[in-house]
Amino acid sequence: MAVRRATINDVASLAGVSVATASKALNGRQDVRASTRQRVLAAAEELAFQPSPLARGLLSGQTRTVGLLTSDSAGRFSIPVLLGAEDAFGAGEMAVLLCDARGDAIREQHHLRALLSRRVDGLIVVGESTDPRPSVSKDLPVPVVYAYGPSEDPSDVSFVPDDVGGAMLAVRHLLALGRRRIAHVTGPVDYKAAGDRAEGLAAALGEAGVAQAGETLWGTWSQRWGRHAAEMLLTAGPEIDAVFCGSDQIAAGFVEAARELGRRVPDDLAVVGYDNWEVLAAETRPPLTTVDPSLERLGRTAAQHLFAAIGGKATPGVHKMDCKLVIRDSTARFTGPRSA
Amino acid sequence: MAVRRATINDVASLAGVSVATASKALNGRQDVRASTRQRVLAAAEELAFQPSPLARGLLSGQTRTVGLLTSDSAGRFSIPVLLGAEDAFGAGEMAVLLCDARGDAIREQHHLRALLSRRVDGLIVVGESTDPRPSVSKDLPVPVVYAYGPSEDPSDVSFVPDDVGGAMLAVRHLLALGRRRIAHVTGPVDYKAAGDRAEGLAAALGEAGVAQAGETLWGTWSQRWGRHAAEMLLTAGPEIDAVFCGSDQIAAGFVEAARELGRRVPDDLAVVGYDNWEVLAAETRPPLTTVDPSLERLGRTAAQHLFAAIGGKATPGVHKMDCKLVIRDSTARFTGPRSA
DNA sequence: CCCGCGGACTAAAAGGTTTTCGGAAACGTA
DNA sequence: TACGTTTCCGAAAACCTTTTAGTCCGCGGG
Repeated sequence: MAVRRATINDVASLAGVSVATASKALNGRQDVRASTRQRVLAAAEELAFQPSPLARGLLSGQTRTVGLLTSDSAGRFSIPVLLGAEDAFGAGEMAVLLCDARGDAIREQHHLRALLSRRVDGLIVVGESTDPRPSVSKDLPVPVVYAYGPSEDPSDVSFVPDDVGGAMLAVRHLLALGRRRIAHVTGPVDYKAAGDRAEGLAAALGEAGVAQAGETLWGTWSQRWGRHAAEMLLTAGPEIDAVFCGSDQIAAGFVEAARELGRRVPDDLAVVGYDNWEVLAAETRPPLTTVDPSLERLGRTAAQHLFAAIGGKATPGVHKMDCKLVIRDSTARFTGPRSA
Repeated sequence: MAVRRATINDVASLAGVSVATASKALNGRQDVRASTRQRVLAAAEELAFQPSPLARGLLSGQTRTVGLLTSDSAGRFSIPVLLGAEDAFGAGEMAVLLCDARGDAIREQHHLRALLSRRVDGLIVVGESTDPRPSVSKDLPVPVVYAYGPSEDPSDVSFVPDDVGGAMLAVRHLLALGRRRIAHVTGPVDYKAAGDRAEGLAAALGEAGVAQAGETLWGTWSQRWGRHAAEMLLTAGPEIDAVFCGSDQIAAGFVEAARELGRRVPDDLAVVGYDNWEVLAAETRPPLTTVDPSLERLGRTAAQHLFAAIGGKATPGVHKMDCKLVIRDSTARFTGPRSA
């Protein structure tokens, strides 16, 4: 292990030039004769020279590092965002310092301070839900972008999935398949995500002049609630030929219970989920058609904008990102009641 | 945003001392009069002084940063390990640079180089399975520990869950509940995790003098396979009163299919899973008894050992970490065939 | 009175890189 | 020869902190 690392001094003396010239040659600047540049490059190669980011950062005042602050311990949302950010930064040689506050405001403050004392160039804050969260950016010396969960302060930069639009995608799909009696089972009424998706449903139904089948059923984001809702809806509820679920967990529970109650999915009943959580959506019987909030793209975009903000050009406000519909086997054209 | 940050120079001149004295006062060293120290501390407070980690690192040659290199895009294993590492480092003011290679060796090399050029003090490599993976540590200037997936090179430091022991825990639990006809459904035969768990099963059965019910059924780590295996086993297979599944995914599929086939879990049939993947294990009907590989603890331990290795004291070899059994409702005392 | 000593403090160096500015050489022009 | 212009290279400063090697002063002992 660990022989001393080569410095630009070693490179310079091996090439027989000054460090200034070596630096210029390595950084591709003018004022260096081609032959000299060759010698320096060869020397650097031989010594496996890599410039120290500390010395470099000391000068420029930049660490080429951003902090990613999350509260989503399961990584459900922060991992895709991280991947997207890595994509965006990878080329630019940025690195991501990941901190998980585990939903604890104290811990978040602690991590925030630690990141700042490390002189990160910027910060990405990933929320655990799409509900606006307190801004963290007041008087911070670095730019911040919020991903998934927006900041309460509209002068911050936030990127959130367009849940209204995503829901419209799902419902238009159901309508296009000939479904007309569409129910809605979703999460807690005080979640913005649930509200937005219900709003999208209403909008899509409205533009087609179709009425929703029954009231929206608000519950929890769990499989358990999906099953429970299915039992209520399919035994005593309104006649339905499709259900739009507020999450894949709910949808997974719903299709399972629907099967047990003898409904054929998708023939008798089409089901759409939300989130495209692969482990769930692809493993149900049948696999779920669902709305994909494109979190990786969201992360990529957030990172690009953070990058721009570090460069000085911020674009404040809440940016809504398109979702996309992933069609699997839980939806199909309606063939009429009791067909086959 | 961003007024210029205070340096130790500003603090020193505000306090009316030299930078050397200021440094000593701030770092709690001797040779500073108490009254002087007070003045310096007050000045630092007033200017919100925070020492630059770059300048400090330049001197000490340490960045107080470790890299966490993973290939597990879903974060299933790396997230708990990350959390544990954060725990272990949090006190010591280390930070974690997270890189995801997405199973691509080229990308892994790229990230490795990037991390090294950033002068991380150490590296944690998280595997995507418990199968040994090629060592990355040859001629690296920093210590490396492997977590979850061990290195092929026994002179490296690796921390892996004790799958044999974990399986024994599960099977002893079934035996203690009075189950005697225990089947085993697990993942691909070429996965070390599957092999180890089967070995643990055999060991636990052996020590009780009980024979396994039927052959081990090797398949994939999917719910689909769990369902399929349940159908085979429960319609045409040997008489069984318990099944030990190689993963929670398999177990989830198994209990679902078992229910549909009219078996009562846990009364007629006890089911144990593996991994304690909460989203799955806690949401099945009934919730799964399962083996928890304590990944967070594993991450914490790995981080502690990395810390020690950075300090100079390495403890090479593969370290097996105990698992623990999480008992939920899918197992209960056997009440005899067709009771109730 | 001188010496030595210990306490409190400071000047300066070190760490690695980039950048600015000045200098030297080479060449062309008057 | 004197002078201006390029072209290429090097010396040194700057970034910020810690550490080393002093310096200065007062005081007690000889």
